[in-house]
Amino acid sequence: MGNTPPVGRKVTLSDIAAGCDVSRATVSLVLRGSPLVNKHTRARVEEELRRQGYVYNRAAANLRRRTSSSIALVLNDLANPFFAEFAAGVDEVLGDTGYVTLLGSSSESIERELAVLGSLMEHGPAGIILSPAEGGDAQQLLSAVGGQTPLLLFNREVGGDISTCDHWDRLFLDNQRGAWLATEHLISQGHQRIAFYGGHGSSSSCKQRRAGYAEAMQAHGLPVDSHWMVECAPNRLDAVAQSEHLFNSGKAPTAAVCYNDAVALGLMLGLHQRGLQPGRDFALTGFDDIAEAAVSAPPLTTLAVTPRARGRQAAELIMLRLQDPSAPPRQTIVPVQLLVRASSCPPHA
Amino acid sequence: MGNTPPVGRKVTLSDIAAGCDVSRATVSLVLRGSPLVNKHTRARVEEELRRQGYVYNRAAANLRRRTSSSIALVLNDLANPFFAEFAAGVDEVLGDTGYVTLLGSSSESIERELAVLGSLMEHGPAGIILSPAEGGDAQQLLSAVGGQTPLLLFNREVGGDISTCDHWDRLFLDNQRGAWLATEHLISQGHQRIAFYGGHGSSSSCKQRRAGYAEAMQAHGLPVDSHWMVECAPNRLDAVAQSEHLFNSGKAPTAAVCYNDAVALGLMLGLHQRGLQPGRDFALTGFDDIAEAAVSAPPLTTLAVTPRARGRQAAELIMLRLQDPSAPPRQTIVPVQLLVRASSCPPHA
DNA sequence: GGGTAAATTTAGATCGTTCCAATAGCTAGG
DNA sequence: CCTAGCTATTGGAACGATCTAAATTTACCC
Repeated sequence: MGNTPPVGRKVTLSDIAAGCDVSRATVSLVLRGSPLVNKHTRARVEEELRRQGYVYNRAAANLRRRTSSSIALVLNDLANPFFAEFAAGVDEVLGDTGYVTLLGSSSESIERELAVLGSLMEHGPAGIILSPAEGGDAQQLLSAVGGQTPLLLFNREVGGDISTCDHWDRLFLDNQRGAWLATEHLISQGHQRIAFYGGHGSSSSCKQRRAGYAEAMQAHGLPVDSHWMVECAPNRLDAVAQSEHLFNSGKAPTAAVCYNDAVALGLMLGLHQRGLQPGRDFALTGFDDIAEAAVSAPPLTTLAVTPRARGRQAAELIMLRLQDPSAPPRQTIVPVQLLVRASSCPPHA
Repeated sequence: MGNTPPVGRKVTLSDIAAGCDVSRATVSLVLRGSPLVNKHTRARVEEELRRQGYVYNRAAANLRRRTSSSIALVLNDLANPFFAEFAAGVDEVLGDTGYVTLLGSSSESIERELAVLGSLMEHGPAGIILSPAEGGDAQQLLSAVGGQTPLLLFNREVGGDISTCDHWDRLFLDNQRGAWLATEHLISQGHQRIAFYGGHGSSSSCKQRRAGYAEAMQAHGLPVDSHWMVECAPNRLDAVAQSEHLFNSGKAPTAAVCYNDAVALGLMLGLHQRGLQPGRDFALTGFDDIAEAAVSAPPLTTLAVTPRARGRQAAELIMLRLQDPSAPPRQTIVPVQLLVRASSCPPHA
């Protein structure tokens, strides 16, 4: 009874239509739950859909309707737990909204970022969530994504002439206040010689964190030795390698505000190598509250940024933008929360 | 000179064709680098492409050619660094091959997994890489993905009647040998009362790791107390909570092979709470070698599974499958490597 | 210049869906 | 009986690319 599904080819609307003797248009209406179709017809069609194992071809529908059902998510470092959590949050919300996530990872390489964006653009995403690689250029990015597709910039400002990208939405962490909180905390613990350790001075987030640090130091009339501003790549490995620079000058610091948790954990190792015990002989703070922060030795005082919630927020922001493409661009700065743990001890007597 | 790009609509082949007075077919040939077109024509067309800012519509091309340029990647826990690294590896290779990654995260929920798969299938991926949620059912999965799309099962076997899914490729870790290595190592350190801690007994990876553990114990004639097989969810939190069960029976173990690193780190906390110092009073091993393992206190002996390399491998396997859809299904079991660190101390005297 | 082969180009159908305008069937009102 | 106004249904043209087969131009040789 009934004819059989096609072989080696996907089942289409036409197959269903032929299978129950109605037009393609009617089947299409059924699929979209239109109230126009008769109850009995609907039942027959739905039965046939099931019988032939039909799967909707959203690409074809999108083509015809000139719509899109995907969002591109391009991250500078997916392997970083912070961004992994972020991605999970994004995907959670997008999935609920019926969108699908086109993933791209740039591994902090600008060429790759542009290549990935180019490739994703060919799939016509409705919007883009981008955490840019360091050192990217606004012009280049703009020409890669075009002026049509709404973009949400996450986590970092881009380099170059920003004025051409001022229609983009932005979602940033309150880096400055975060670093300020950490510095204030160390000062209230009694520290006076406090370093700012790690990060690349050229990146926007590093600049902001340094500004918060400087603000707190200045407010308390504490001097900042130039040797206390140490740069290193934002990962554990380089943080270990560069840690000696903290102690090269005459007046060694007794505490450090670190660029992020990875750097702080690296610095802990470096301290151990010098025979210093972090959390007793030296105080430090991180930034991000990655999972390891709570279980390191000692547990790391840090700033919680709840990346999964940020991911959800990013997805919601881009949804809002899709609903109202002409609304003025919005910049969101989310507060961060200081978590005090054992690593930020008072100065060693 | 030249007409202007269209407004509010994307530039299409026809726009280019009209712009330099050739047919759509010719422009299409230029785009695909066909040697058929004349040098001068090609130059003119390419100039026009640039001038109008054309972006290729891959969805339309895929529709016509009945091809696909995406791979679905569905993970049971994207926030887990292990899977994040894996995803980064997958995306690396797929990006290089011209495919785009459709991301889906099931958060270990079976309903969500099925929903996500359903939604992704509508976008017609060329293949699927799936790390299934625990407790899923082969039949249900099969009906969600259909029989057409090649699927690579990663990390876990699915539940239910597997015989219907024996055309799927598989990529698993050598869980059994990994746990065996860890157990052998602890035994060689002098331990005799060794527990197996964490994981859900029903999951395939847990079964395999337990088997490796049991094998080693048996080979050395060591008894396994039933109190030493403790279940807990594979995360830090539950691992802390359940750790007391290790010490409820008369003969407490002196060491534990843990289901994975998260569980091992949780157990460390639990030990501390009982006044035991891991790496001195109690030895333990993990599984995965997540980033924290190297910096925990003490550093964790564990089994390296190099998730990024696994991701690359998974992507390569699915590419092979696409090249030869009728090749016999292949099951790959990758070896794991024991990393000895300070947590696996000899028994405390 | 004619003829043939090679090099370029192209019209038109097609992929699987949705939209539009048109059509049919039906009831009710005059 | 005719018309108006519903309710359901439908054919055919899109969407933006590719493919096929055929048409056109160019090149070459005698």
